[in-house]
Amino acid sequence: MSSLRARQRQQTESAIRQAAVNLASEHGLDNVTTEMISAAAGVSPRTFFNYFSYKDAAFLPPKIEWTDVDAEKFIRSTKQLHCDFLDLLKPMFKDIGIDRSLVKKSYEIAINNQKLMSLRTSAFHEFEERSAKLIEKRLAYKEITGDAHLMAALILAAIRKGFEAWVTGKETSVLDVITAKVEAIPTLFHA
Amino acid sequence: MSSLRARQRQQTESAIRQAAVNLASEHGLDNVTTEMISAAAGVSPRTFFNYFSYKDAAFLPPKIEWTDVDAEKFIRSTKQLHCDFLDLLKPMFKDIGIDRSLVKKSYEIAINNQKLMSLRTSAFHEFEERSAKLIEKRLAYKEITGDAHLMAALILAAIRKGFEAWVTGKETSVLDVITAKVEAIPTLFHA
DNA sequence: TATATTATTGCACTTTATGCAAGCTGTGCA
DNA sequence: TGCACAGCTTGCATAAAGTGCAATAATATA
Repeated sequence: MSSLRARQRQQTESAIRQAAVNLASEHGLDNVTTEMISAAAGVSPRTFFNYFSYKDAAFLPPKIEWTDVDAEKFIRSTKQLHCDFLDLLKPMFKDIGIDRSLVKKSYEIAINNQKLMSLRTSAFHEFEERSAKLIEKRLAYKEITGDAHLMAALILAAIRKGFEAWVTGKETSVLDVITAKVEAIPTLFHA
Repeated sequence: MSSLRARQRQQTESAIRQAAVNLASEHGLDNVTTEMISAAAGVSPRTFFNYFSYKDAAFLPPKIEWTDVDAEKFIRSTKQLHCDFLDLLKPMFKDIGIDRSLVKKSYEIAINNQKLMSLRTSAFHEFEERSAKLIEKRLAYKEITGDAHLMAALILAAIRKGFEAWVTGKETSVLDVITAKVEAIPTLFHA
């Protein structure tokens, strides 16, 4: 039940994002000003900062979250930890597929910009912390002891690498590439 | 054989760093301007930007590097990969010990600032990429196939977690904490 | 329709960041 | 020693980023 107001807000935000990414993709991030972006999105320069607290924020992928229901399912599920975690992610990565060209463009922009790339990395990092807390809950529920934070760090590192491989490669399914990386973790340090 | 000029440069850089971290530690990052930092460090505002290309850079730990000699040693060494990698890091982490209070302060500042934390994370990320290349060389030298980038991502993730644990905890030796985390990797996903 | 809430905008102002030219200071060499 | 060069610092001008405030417009609620 999204109100008109909520829909308009989302639309404005999305318009700014698209304008930002498309302009930067064409002219380079440093040659694009917030004024240009605002103009292209059809809003005032002031409004830009009502939506994004700093310029670079308009170039980052929107925050993704799992639902409470899926989180509960993850906590109770009995497959291997990393397999269950992948199941949890599935619905999220479906959304990425929708605007895939924008995702790739925004990644390309970040590659050429140290600061922007660091913000992306940090978004992953924040996601990692949320994941760690969720894994902690799962371990507590199952009454298992383990380093939840380290597990989250490793799984998310593999996911990040998977995403990078997908975005720079030709594979069509993000989830397939990510799954392969995550499932490789247990095998890597045996030999 | 560092020239007077080089020493002066290093001293100025260090003075700016210290001024920046101490001011931000006291007043909060957002209430400190580049002008205040420059004044406290005894240089002109313009000079600040001769040393750091953007404000936040003054709050990041200086870049660390391994020597070519140590890199070669790592490539040829025959212990387990992550053990040899830890040996490679040893000399670098000795330097951190010197100015430990500054390291902690700068971490505290970053905790309260999303953007700054992301820049730190990204420094790790860049280090990860350099590490991946080095691991690639090692694998090539030993004629082993393996996902060097994923290995680097995992080891660096463990190192990052170790550093965080050290900085927020009471343990005295960074390297000990880090070593424990890295050595835990192979054991984590067996069960 | 009347009233409350939220979004957009313009304006003034601070801070960050860059380019350039002038002047100063170590460095290397005759 | 003293001269010439390279590199460092600085001030000034200027662009762009980002904030606070108050007026206005659009939506929600009664």
